[in-house]
Amino acid sequence: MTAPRLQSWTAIVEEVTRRIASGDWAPGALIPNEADLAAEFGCSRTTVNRALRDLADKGVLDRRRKAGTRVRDLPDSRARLDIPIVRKQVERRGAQHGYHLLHRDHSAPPPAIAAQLELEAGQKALHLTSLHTADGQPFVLEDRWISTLAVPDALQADFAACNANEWLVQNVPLSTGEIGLSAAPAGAEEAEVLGCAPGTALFRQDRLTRNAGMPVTAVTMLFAPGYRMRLDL
Amino acid sequence: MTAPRLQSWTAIVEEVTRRIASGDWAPGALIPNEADLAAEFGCSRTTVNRALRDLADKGVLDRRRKAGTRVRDLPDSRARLDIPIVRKQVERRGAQHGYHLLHRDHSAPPPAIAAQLELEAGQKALHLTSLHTADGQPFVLEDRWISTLAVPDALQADFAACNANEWLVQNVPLSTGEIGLSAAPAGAEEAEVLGCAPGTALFRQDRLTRNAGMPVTAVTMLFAPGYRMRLDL
DNA sequence: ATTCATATTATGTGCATACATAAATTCAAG
DNA sequence: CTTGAATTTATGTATGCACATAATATGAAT
Repeated sequence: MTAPRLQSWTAIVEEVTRRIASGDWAPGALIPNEADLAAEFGCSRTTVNRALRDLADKGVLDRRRKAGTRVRDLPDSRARLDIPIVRKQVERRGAQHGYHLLHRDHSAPPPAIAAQLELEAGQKALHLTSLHTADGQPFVLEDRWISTLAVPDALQADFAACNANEWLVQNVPLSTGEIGLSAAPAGAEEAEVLGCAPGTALFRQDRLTRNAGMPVTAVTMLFAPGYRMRLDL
Repeated sequence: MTAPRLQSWTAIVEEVTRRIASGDWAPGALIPNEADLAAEFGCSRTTVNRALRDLADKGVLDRRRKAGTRVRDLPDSRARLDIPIVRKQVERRGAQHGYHLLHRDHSAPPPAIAAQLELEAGQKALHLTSLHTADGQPFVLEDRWISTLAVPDALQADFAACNANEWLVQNVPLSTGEIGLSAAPAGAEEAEVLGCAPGTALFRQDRLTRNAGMPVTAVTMLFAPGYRMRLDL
């Protein structure tokens, strides 16, 4: 029996995946090197390389020069999390997105925020509080501080008309940052705005965004009760 | 002035990123095609392709055959979420991991779970409730149903000694699935086990795992108060 | 036995080339 | 004007080759 030729990198991904799933290649085991696999599959090493690189990206394989490629032992569950702008999230649910600026000032943020934005004591930042709605119902409450050092233009922007979420994505492209996901009880004011009882368990998302290493904005988003973030493994 | 030659795909990623960040290439705009960029950078199209593919993976660019490559307009924030097994999560915090099986039975799950596991009415599944601790403190409460259709071996496994989380990762390699993240109030029993007041806002993770399309296990994990899932953009 | 330089090896990357494929565009037929 | 077939074009992928690089393995010198 001659093995069927596998000459597309996706076919190789599938075959390797199959061998691992079937236990043929056990967790932790070393697999043949690229040259040997290329010979076995009847394709070039480039193609094998592409496939194995893809599986390493997915966290299925561990690769090290000279040491070779092995099946990961206790692979993490790895998922890609795409967080669209709020408007898209609402529209994806088939609802009409609404936006209301609740509060705007230019003041010194609390110490924790100042530290995140790397501001000197007493230095001011732009503070925006706003509510996004889905078909008129509260969807998420956004409490945002924007560093006017990083984005001086923000002081001129009309955030009553254009929400900060989208303004920043368009005006400060390609930012990096950190996200924290947690659960928090609704405070009195938050409960009022979101239309729930104080103390209700809310899904909370904290985000610090940087552009070229410089902190741009720190946001806390409190989602209305029932919100669920869904993702595929 | 001659442009410096960029002959590594990472250098090209950086240059393209710079051009977008600087506004040189605006969101939504079409960028030059691969052949032209290759000529400009003094490298082969293969190298440009590799770089642009990488940026498309990251969600920075949109590429379509014939239509060309454009800068994404309202790019989602994209993060890679790695969820290690619970033991690793605890150990990463520098704490000692503990595991206690609280409950085990083989019974018919509630309808919602039965539907997820694609079980016929009345069909039984393995039900495990367990607590993971960090330095003796409650860390996460796990409520898990395992489909014995998909994993008959699970009935023989000793889940008092080996936690189901790791047993499954090792015995059912390469599974896919869906995760839901939400906030939930602690119920009476849950509060008792986790050592918090009933109604406390808890971070909740629901997971359905499949292997080769077949539902394997459905878990709900309730994290002790203060848990925060952190991820990088 | 220990240390350090050297050889070996598997992956990482780049190039030139060729052909495949999706999709926009063009253009002819009705 | 509409429909649909043919053309064009930008990306997608495969190949053979070459060299770079990291890390292990080897072996000589102390």
